[in-house]
Amino acid sequence: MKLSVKVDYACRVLAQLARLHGTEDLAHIEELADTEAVPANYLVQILSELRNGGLIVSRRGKQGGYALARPPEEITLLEIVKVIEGELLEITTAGAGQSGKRVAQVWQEVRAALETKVKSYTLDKLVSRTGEGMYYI
Amino acid sequence: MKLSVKVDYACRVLAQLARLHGTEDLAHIEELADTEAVPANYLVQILSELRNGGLIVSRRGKQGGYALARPPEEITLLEIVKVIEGELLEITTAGAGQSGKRVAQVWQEVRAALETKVKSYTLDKLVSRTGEGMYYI
DNA sequence: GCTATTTTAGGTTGCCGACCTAAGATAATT
DNA sequence: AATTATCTTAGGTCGGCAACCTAAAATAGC
Repeated sequence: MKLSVKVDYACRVLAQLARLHGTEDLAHIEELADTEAVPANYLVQILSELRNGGLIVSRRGKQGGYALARPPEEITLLEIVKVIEGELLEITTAGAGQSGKRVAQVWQEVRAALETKVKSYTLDKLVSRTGEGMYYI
Repeated sequence: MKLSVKVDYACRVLAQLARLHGTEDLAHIEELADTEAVPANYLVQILSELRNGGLIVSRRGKQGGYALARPPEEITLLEIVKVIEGELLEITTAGAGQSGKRVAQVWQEVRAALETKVKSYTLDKLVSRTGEGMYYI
């Protein structure tokens, strides 16, 4: 069970967009791809999905680009995962076998706890602390 | 991000072995495969990994079979996952890009919380409640 | 209207891992 | 020795992730 690269890319790019939030600037694909080390051609797909999911807005043509659709405090990690992957923790088997039902039930309890935790993180928490690119004078 | 079929199989089979714990009976592959609806040829591999991981013991030859290595209360879901898959939540990217470090840090906090939750479930909790195959007289 | 710039939409490829099958090797009991 | 079981390992298929590429649509500025 691993976190997909795609979700990681999405989180990084959204964090970057959160930094620009409040300004009038729109971020371009090339900029985002560069500063967050995401393949530009792949980023195109990710941004498209984020847009269809209602997390970001876009403008075409010259001086076009991307921006958050809502304030960073209102976008949770859970939303990002659901837009990109669908379910946070997908239980595949439909309770087959003698112990199937009970096992599935337990894992659904785990999922509930996991969703609560992931929902507690919002985009602003991804940019608040000092990270790389933060300079001390 | 989804729960693998393999882990689900392992949980079901171990739950079945937990039911037999305390008796002298050893479970055979065919029985386990049948009652838990797991492909027999695949189950062989899973049991082998569980054995190498120290969760079950086996005996070869006539009257051979499988049994839990420890009481059900001492085997957690987390152990099962780690034996079968390695890491419960694998963080792939090594913090690349400007926001990479912080994003990775957040997901590691999520993993810590998830591990605590998964560790709280033990094998006996998989057989305690009434499920399928439980008959009321 | 024309051009440059940017997003939008789709198709395609390479590749790896999950899942499963199969079959020979090994061990223990009778 | 024969039987019954586990052990090991070598494959084989399938789907999805990651990435790339091309053409189309929209918008700003001239």
